[in-house]
Amino acid sequence: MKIATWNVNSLKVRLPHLLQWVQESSPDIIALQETKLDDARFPHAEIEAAGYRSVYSGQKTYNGVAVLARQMITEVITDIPGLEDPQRRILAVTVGGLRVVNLYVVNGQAVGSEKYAYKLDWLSKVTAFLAEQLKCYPNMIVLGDFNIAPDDRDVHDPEAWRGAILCSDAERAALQTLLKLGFVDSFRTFHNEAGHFSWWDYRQGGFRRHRGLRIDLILLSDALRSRQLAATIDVAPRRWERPSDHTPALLELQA
DNA sequence: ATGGTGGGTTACCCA
Repeated sequence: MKIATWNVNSLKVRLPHLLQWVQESSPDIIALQETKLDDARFPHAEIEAAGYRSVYSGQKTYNGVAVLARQMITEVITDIPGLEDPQRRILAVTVGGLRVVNLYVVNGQAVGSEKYAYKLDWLSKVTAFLAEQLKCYPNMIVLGDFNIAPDDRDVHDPEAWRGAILCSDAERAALQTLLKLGFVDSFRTFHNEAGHFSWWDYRQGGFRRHRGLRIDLILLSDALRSRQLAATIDVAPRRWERPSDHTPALLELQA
């Protein structure tokens, strides 16, 4: 069973990329972020034609998350209980006996900014929500664009990024608090070395110069750890014409 | 130190 996450940075622009990629990679479940589409404009027909059911929580211009799956999708949650938030950043679903929580974590703009405070608050509320979900659903996958590079191995130039947004101590501590609920960063089960990235800034030829971060993660609950078979990042779509600034991350689970 | 690019919309936007 293959599970993937991809921040497509506009599904309107990236629908051909998505269809191409699912045809080549045939994931069973794929979580999308930054669809930037109203639900009424979600291309469910094209996606269904490709063999996938879809659920989505979108908005115009910003944010927007979706989950596509070959199997039936049930028990959909689009909001964190107790958090009043128009920004469409979370989608929790059940597919094939797995609880799948798709996150588009707040970017935070700059350390110390209002958006940074919102990011840390949002993360603490998501963490509380996940703690509750784990009680009902031990087989859980939390994946998406975390907008946090977990440690220095996930950063092309750790010294240049030290303390900066996506890398600050408070963001990394918030991720560790979430992981301590009982999750593992699946990529690190298979790869220990530095230099694997999932996002490269469009500016200054970030991709060409290998200046990236690994901020797109697939976390597995402890109950699923023994089922991990492989975790990879597929860099190829970042080389395609008019790419997203993110590329897909994948996990293969024993069925 | 600045600004670079690419989504979106026409905004002292957001990444």
